Amino acid sequence: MSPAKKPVAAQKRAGRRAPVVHEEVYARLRRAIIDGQLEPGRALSVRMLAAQFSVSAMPAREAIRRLVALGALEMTATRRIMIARMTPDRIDELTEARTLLEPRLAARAFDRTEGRRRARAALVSRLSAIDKRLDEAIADGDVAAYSKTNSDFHFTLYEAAKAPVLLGVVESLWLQTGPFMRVVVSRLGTSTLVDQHKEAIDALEAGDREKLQTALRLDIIEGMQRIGDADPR
Amino acid sequence: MSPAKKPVAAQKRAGRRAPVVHEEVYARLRRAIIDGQLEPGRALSVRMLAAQFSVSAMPAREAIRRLVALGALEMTATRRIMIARMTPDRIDELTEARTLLEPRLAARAFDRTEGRRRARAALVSRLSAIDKRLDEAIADGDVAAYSKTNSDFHFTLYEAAKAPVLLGVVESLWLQTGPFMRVVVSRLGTSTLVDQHKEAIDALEAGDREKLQTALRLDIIEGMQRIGDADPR
DNA sequence: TCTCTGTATTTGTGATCACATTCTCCTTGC
DNA sequence: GCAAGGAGAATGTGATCACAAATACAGAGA
Repeated sequence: MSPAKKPVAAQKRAGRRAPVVHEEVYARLRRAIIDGQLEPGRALSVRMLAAQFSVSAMPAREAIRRLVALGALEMTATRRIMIARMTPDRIDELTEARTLLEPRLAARAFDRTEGRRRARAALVSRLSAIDKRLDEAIADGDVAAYSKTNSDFHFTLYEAAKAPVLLGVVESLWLQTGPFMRVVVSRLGTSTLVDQHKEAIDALEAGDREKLQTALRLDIIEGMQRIGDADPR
Repeated sequence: MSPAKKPVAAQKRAGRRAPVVHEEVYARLRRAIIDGQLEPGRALSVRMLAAQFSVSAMPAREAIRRLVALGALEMTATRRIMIARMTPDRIDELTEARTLLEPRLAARAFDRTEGRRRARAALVSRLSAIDKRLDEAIADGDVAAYSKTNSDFHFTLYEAAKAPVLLGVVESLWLQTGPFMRVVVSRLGTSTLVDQHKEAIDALEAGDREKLQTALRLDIIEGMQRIGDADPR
């Protein structure tokens, strides 16, 4: 009746779990989707994905299953798999969900560093560095770099909130918007992009919680509006 | 160059897709979790689930994979599967996400029936019928019936919003709270339950959008508080 | 040039086996 | 009594095959 006895073997490898193929496949595919490397409607298949990643069919199946569950991939009535397509209604729903949740995640990151000058400054510094890269990507007209760096900025902020449940939900929302951001940006070019992130960084530095949330809300609305205007299918 | 030519075979079976085993397994397991039939920490395994549902291992694997992706099931460091456990932080996050999203879903259901007297009345009528069953469950002290009827009430309202993306997110939140509601209710008994749904029905009937959202917010907060107070692991 | 049609290919799904790891439980030794 | 250890069972994962359904494609016919 010893309390909470852990198995010996499990203790040895505490924390570090053996690499699992299907998780690696999932991570790479997820990244590609969030960064907008796969355009909406693009067809996927178990065997093609397996071949592309040099793995067998099983890990590919599992990765696809997860992404379908999260709404990133879509299954047609005849069970074919594709990157989810957009509709005006979907834009509207994703905008609402994102504007409700993401500012709250930012506020939590704010609260967690409240009163801890060092931690707050470190976060600001990291965000500033990313934002600088973002400016460069815009200046260079590098669409791929822009998408990737943009998601880096947001998730660096959100991860600082240490709120895994909310983060998981927001991740699924990004998995659903990622493909369109890329299409829209590459269609309009980076020249039309306005960097809304400086406001957020300023607010965080100045200790203005409300302004931080507002900055994110505007950033999201502006981005989603671009999707709506460009009318990507 | 005929526009959007659909395959013939697919047209024949338009809408109705052949039953797939793993979806059936998923639906049943999902229902059991949302209704709180499986307590937190309860262990699951591919083979056990397969045997219980009289299917082979593959469909069980796929169903489990989906539910892990949605946060309903948890994988330990040694890759064992269980119903997700609760922590104070998780309660806090789930409360925040639910209070942000669910009232908005209710508001959307409200808006969709705005000006359509017939549709609004039909929704009120359906909700009232469910609420009546809820009262009976409380009076009878029937915990299982209470859990199931309660989720029926909420999702009947939410589905009327016709917002699949938001509904999907909220479903994943219910998949994460379901197991605890049941534990808490069965621990405290139904006698302590206050039915907050009448306010919501009244608001819907009276055309008071704000009151509808507030009623739901209170219902969620009250329910989640009960989980926090009971401190279920 | 377009439509139909039959064939070949591709697809998701289910089933089953192998394997390394982890868990369970009972024996052994003190 | 009780901790240590080892044998056996159970588990998630990966690999591979079979199969029905869906798709792609090429050729025939008008």
